[in-house]
Amino acid sequence: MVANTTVEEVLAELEQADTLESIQDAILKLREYFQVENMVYHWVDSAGEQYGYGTYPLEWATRYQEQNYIRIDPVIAGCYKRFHPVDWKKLDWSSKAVRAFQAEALEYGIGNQGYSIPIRGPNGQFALFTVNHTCDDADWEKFTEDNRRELILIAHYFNQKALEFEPNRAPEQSQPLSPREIDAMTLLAIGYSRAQVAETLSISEHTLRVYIESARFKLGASNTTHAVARALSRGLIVV
Amino acid sequence: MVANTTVEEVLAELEQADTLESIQDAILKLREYFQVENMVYHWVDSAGEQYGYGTYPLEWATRYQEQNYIRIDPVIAGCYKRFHPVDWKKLDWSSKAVRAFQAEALEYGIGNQGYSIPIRGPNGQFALFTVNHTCDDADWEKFTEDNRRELILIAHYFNQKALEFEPNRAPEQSQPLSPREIDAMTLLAIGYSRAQVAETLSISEHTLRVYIESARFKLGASNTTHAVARALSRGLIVV
DNA sequence: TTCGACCTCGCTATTTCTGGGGAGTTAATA
DNA sequence: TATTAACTCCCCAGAAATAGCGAGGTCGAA
Repeated sequence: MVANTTVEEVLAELEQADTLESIQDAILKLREYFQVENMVYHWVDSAGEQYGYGTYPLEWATRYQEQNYIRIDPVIAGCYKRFHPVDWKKLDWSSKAVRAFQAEALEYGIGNQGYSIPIRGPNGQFALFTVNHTCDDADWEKFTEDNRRELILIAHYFNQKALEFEPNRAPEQSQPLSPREIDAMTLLAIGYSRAQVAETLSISEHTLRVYIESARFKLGASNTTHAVARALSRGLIVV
Repeated sequence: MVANTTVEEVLAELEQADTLESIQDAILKLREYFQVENMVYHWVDSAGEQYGYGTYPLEWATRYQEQNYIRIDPVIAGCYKRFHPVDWKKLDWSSKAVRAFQAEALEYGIGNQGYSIPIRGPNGQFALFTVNHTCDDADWEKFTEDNRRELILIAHYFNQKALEFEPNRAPEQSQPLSPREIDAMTLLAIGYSRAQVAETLSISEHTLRVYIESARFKLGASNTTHAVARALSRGLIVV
């Protein structure tokens, strides 16, 4: 046992912190506290930029980037589809490419066990907090059961920090859509054609077009598809 | 003080629960534990269906629905744009309609203080866990500071349950898109025209069209906009 | 090895969408 | 009260998307 440092203390510290290094710092302290091999915080901001902090070996991080492993990493894929913390064992490792990736990760010193907590924001932000270790299944299950709650909380705190540091948030904020614009975007997003939307909303197709256009301008979109995509990722409409 | 029931116990109970009533049940116990007037869990599933559980007076819930207050409720609006727990005081109550809404809510027995925790899922699911009380600002601040962590955890547990009960998840699962289809959908989602996408991917526009078509079929979409919207809300592409 | 899934390219005709205009009413806000 | 924002309607020409059909090569998995 280590730990004159408790989770509480680290979180309190993190809350006050005002530099990016503080995230890295907190990760190191928490890793020590939890006695795991790796602890990583990964964040995708609303502009699609990625940031990673944590204890993965530099060589692995480089390799990962070079090979664009984010495309095949089942942790990313799995967490993107999921809502809740997930044990790596429950992910889909069946394909050949994925197993090769897994083998390579092991070589680079990534543990055989992992637990990742996905959290997502209103503008497409996506964060992943991962703990990673080498041990057998039983020990790992005990570890995750015992610490799940703390890990969820830690993930939240990291996110709070990351959001503070996100540079391009204000510029991405767009004017809100008017009710009619929201109606139009929503119906388009569920597959209605212009004619159908106009009929559904009981307005002329000409009028509808005005809404689509103004929504497009508000969203800075270059066409209808783009506008709907933006409205969706900014949480202005829900489908 | 009440509480031979602790948060831990309620959460453990909730974890085992297998009926919707269990959510309501847990809310009542937690309200007692935290000694607040209202506690509400509100959930929007991936099909846009809404569910609410909690202790708001029935008259208020009815009134809220009848008036379609969800459209002006600043708690909804604010949490939709936010990432993190938010105190109601920090929301935008400036517009006239909103202040009228607020006054009415007070009349119906909704406390003057509130704290809401938004959480969102990969398919547009959105959940809100709210505690609500009548007291002065200082007391409320102390309450939220003291209990924030527990409240975040509780929100997570409610979500876990809610997701289990979500009916229309499996059918919405679609075949995965091929790499080229993902490329195409992604570029379309960021506003490229067909010609631009084809050029970016260095393929003919004819070929591109095949990808878009096959993606459309896989996604069960009736047009490109629909396909991109579905790909987005299913987390198959990221923008 | 065979099957399926993926990637690539081609054609034609029809329907739909986009990008410019303009104009009048109502409702809320400053 | 003046102004702003939202809602509604109209025209037109050119650009883009859709719905059919076809073909051939590669690569991984059963």
